[in-house]
Amino acid sequence: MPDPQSLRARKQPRQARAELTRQRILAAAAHVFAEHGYAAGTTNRIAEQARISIGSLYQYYPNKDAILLELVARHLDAGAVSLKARQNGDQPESLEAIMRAFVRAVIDNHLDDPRLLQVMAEQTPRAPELIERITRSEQDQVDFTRDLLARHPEVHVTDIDTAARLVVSTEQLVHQLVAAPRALDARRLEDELVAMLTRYLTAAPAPD
Amino acid sequence: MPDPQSLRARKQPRQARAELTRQRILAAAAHVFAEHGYAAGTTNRIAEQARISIGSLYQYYPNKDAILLELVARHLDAGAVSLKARQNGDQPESLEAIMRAFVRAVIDNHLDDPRLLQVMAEQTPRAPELIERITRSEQDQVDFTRDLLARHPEVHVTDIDTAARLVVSTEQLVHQLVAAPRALDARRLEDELVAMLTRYLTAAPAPD
DNA sequence: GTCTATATCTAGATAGAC
DNA sequence: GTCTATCTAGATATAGAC
Repeated sequence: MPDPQSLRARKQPRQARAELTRQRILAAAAHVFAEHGYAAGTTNRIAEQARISIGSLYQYYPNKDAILLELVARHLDAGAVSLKARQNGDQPESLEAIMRAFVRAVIDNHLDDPRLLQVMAEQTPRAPELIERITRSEQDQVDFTRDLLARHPEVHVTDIDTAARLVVSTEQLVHQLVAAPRALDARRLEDELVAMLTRYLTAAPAPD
Repeated sequence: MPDPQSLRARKQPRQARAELTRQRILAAAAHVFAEHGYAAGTTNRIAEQARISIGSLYQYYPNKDAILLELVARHLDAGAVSLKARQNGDQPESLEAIMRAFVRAVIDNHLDDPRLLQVMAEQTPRAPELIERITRSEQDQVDFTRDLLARHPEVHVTDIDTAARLVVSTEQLVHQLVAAPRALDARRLEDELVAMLTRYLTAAPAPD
């Protein structure tokens, strides 16, 4: 009759090792997708990069898209965390400060690995699961931003719903401009984006 | 000895027919790519949609990417034409009018077939030829915009180069927001975008 | 649990009849 | 010039030894 303690002891290391392998696969996939793009980012290459066999890879992920989905989910989660971090500070901040925090968070989240982000955003076939995940994340951001704009005293804009979507979609700009062949300087991009958003949102309403 | 007239007469119809077939293929490809995406937009499907055989298709285009490249080139040309059209009016216009013309041209160029545009921009593997073509077109626009901003008396912006790139990259926003599952109303998008750009570019410089 | 070897599948592209 | 039939390549995914 086996000692339960030893069972637990043996199980822990196994799961820890497995988790480590998953991380290795994800890291390898991130590298391979960034380097070769989606189509040429084959499972064989990923396995090779992770220094495991193709057979082992399929022990951890059922298929190629599952790997990519997890990479996307990670990115979205990272973005959501930045969002939530801002949600805490309830003291009244200037709109410019809020926009700067937003823009900076987005830029930081992209500077990490622009090429991977580009592949994820631009070359990945839109599987329903993926669309669902992205849409939900985006809707969260739009809702949050809409509320923020609605409440903030400095905001003067005619169409607040459209404005919220515009602000959120700024992420696309960052995305494109950071991953560009001759990428913009991150600091300049931040300053100009903040200026654009702030002036847009706070412009005095036209007199009639 | 054959009559030159008849030769010319026979050649003309042949070329006209061939040109027509090329158009059929392009139209079919546009439809198929928009419907199925890049990867699932197979040459077989394109041929089927064009009501010709796969063998015939390869008489007109050497490979799948050549077809796509031509579709992209068409889109870029359409954009360039709008740009040039604006270039003619030399009389001083308000910046808002200029921005509105720009935004409207971009939106129009996207409303045509948003889903095809989305596929072209987001799912197409970046072949070197394609990158070259796109980069050149974009650089043209940035240069043109930079000059325009530099000359226009209403413009007050700290970093004019970054501003020009920001303005041009607005196209990405349109692209995304028009092709979105729940697309924004084109008119509202236009108004808000114009407001954003105009306020950004014309804001009074901060006093120091 | 990891590997090698391989089956399967499908797309792009071509050959050759007509 | 158009077609059908087919080849080739390569990627995903699996089988089965160890």
